[in-house]
Amino acid sequence: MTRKKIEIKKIHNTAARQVTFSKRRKGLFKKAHEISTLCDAEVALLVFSATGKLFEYSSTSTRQVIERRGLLPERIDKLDSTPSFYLQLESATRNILSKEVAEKTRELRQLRGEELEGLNLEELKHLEKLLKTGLTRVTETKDDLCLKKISSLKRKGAELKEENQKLKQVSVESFLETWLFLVFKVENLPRAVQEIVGHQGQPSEPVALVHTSRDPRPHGYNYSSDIFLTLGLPFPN
Amino acid sequence: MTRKKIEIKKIHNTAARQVTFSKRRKGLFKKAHEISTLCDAEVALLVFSATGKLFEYSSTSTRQVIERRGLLPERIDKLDSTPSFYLQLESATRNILSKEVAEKTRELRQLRGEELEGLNLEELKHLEKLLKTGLTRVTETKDDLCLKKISSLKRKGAELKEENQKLKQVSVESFLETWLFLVFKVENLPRAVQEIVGHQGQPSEPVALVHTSRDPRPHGYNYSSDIFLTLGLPFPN
DNA sequence: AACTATTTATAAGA
DNA sequence: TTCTTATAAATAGTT
Repeated sequence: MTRKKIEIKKIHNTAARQVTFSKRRKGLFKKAHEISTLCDAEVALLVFSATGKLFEYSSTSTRQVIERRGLLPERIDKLDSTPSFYLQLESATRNILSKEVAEKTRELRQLRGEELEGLNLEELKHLEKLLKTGLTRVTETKDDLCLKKISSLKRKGAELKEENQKLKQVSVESFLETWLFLVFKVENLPRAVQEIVGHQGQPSEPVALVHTSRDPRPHGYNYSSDIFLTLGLPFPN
Repeated sequence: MTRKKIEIKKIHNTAARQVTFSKRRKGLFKKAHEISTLCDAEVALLVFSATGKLFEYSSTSTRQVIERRGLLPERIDKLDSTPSFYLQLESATRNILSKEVAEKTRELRQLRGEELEGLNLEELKHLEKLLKTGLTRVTETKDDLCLKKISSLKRKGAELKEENQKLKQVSVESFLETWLFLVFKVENLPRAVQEIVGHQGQPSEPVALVHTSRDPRPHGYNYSSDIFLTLGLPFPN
């Protein structure tokens, strides 16, 4: 908002971003304080920098919080401690966590190859080794996954193909079997069925000799002695 | 801050205070949003008006974190009890921080090539790329530092060598100068010194004729006419 | 809600 | 980080 109008979007230059962050944070805190004073408002403002550091403003002083808390002791009773102890605990926890975040953020940035200025040769070597190890593992895992995917896809393809074949076969066979069960001796059927079939004289000769596992008759069985239904459709193959 | 400069203290006129609150709240939220966007910061801003109404701003991720934790609804329920507001705030802060620590820890482990099981191919590729970039940068920085150190050491070595030479030269010269000041005429000394010197008879001939800038006698000066201390040590060179 | 004279905030440059 | 400074943005008082 000055030498030049800027667009409100992430500043990519790290140094410039930090400078802006620092300036604007100051301005924001000032405004927060002003509105709380001018308008008698309570304000709590938490700002985490991109590096994970916490900055906070709160219009009410710690002392005031303690005092007010004395008026509403509901939660403090459970803690079996003084309010200030509780506050200190909160604050300590927060500080520890905050430091942890900052530390981890720094580590992450260094692993990404940023913020390396302060490191000595030993530290850089260590970092390099970590990265190499990590890279090897990640690459291995990735390649494994890749290969697994490929072979899994191949297998699936093969299975599908096979299944397709089977399905084709099965449909032919079941078609045949369905019909081949109609190859029977009339004398084995109950009379009622014989009437339905309506036997009249000798059957015609079979157009083909077809065997399936469900056709118990041996190869070379004399079909001409059976009552025989000839199939109207040509057999595949 | 316009028609007139105002003092930052509570505005007593209620209507004016409310107008100002409204205007400044808008401004404050805008600034909060801007810093979060420009600087990639997480911002949580809670404002209670004097009448106890809550207005809040959260940069997206913080809002998500709070909402995920179910903290937001709870907080809204208890808005009129101010101390609870602070407790909630503390607790929200802690939760945000713990969440962040957990997240960053996971990222770090993955960069080290651990805990990769859940990742899909895309994520692994991304990780690999990050690591490669990081590795390149770290290696570059390390090699730069290495080269710098080598040349710096070389330079220092050369400087030391040169200094050594100079020191050798200087020590020889100062040695000579120190001793050459003992070349003197007894007649120029006070009697007491003459007694200390304990002059007895003629001095031996000088073993060498040595001139320094501090020996004012011309080359070819007849040392045999001086009282002369011969040096027991051989001259270098 | 709008207007606008001023103050304030701040981007860019040292 | 801090200072400077030109300019953009915020806003106090007014309508």
